[in-house]
Amino acid sequence: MSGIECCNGLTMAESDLQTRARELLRAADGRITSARLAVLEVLLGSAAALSHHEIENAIAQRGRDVDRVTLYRVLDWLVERDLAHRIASEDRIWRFNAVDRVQAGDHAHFHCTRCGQIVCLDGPYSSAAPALPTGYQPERTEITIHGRCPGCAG
Amino acid sequence: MSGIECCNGLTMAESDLQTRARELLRAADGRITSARLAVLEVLLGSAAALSHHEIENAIAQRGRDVDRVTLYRVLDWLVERDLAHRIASEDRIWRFNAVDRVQAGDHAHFHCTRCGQIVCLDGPYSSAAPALPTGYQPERTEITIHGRCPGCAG
DNA sequence: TTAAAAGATGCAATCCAATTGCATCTATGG
DNA sequence: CCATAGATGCAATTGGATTGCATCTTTTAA
Repeated sequence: MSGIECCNGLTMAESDLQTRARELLRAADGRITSARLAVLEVLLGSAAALSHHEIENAIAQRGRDVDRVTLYRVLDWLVERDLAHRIASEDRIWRFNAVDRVQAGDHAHFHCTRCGQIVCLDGPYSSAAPALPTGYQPERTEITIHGRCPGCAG
Repeated sequence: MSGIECCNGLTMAESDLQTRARELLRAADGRITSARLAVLEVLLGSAAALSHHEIENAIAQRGRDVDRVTLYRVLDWLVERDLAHRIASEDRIWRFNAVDRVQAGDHAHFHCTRCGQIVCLDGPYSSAAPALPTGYQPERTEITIHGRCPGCAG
């Protein structure tokens, strides 16, 4: 959380997020609604993938309010348009992050086994998985590294 | 589904599963109950990881009956004792398979994007994931290969 | 062989993320 | 400014998983 106070009471960072979110939505060929702006701003402002509840709270903190169902639908829409990325994890909760600078294609994930946080790892990777039995046709490979994030490593 | 009819009306394969399941339970230092036997037999008889419902159905087909909650608890118990392996997937459903010949440690999974089936892949693997940002401590790496299984590849 | 106790089971109720139906509202093109 | 395709809010529902508690069963020891 950083940024310099700006004319409208928001930090520079927040103002930038608004602008960026609006740009992305405009380019996505769909209606620019307050719910979509709010959600996308939150996602753009977070390095970690966020759960539905975390997004809801972040929006509430900004003094805005989005219905739970709408949030789900906005997230679906963003994922459909490749503006967001949906991650499944072992706790059966979907997490989302903005597909901004994060590469749209294959990328690995880091999952903190203590706080549950999930972040996308930049850069390419390769894997030497065991040979597939006859008849299996691979399409994509998913890699998740489990461990401790910097905050939980101590 | 194969096997030769045996004296007790079960196929040889089923009889073998019963014996093997009983052995494993005995070695696990816990009570040998009919629910545990039934569940472990089913898991031992399947190459693919099975969902809760699939296990329930398989048990029912054998003319036995296990309460839903008991099934969950038996599965937890088997996982705790390293007799079974629990797999999370994108459909938010737990799947289980017996840890018999399947290596207990790290191994990759294959997920069929059409039928949803998940199987454990034998053998070791290595991955060249992107370098972790400073402060991240890796513990284990999980690899899932998504694609088509032999039955769905056509 | 049997009784006590440690542990497993069944049932009902509950939790919680996610989804669906439907009436209402609104962003956008004309 | 209007019409409307599309988005939203609310209530109800789904479905996998979990919890509390009374009852039953496996085991151990007498």
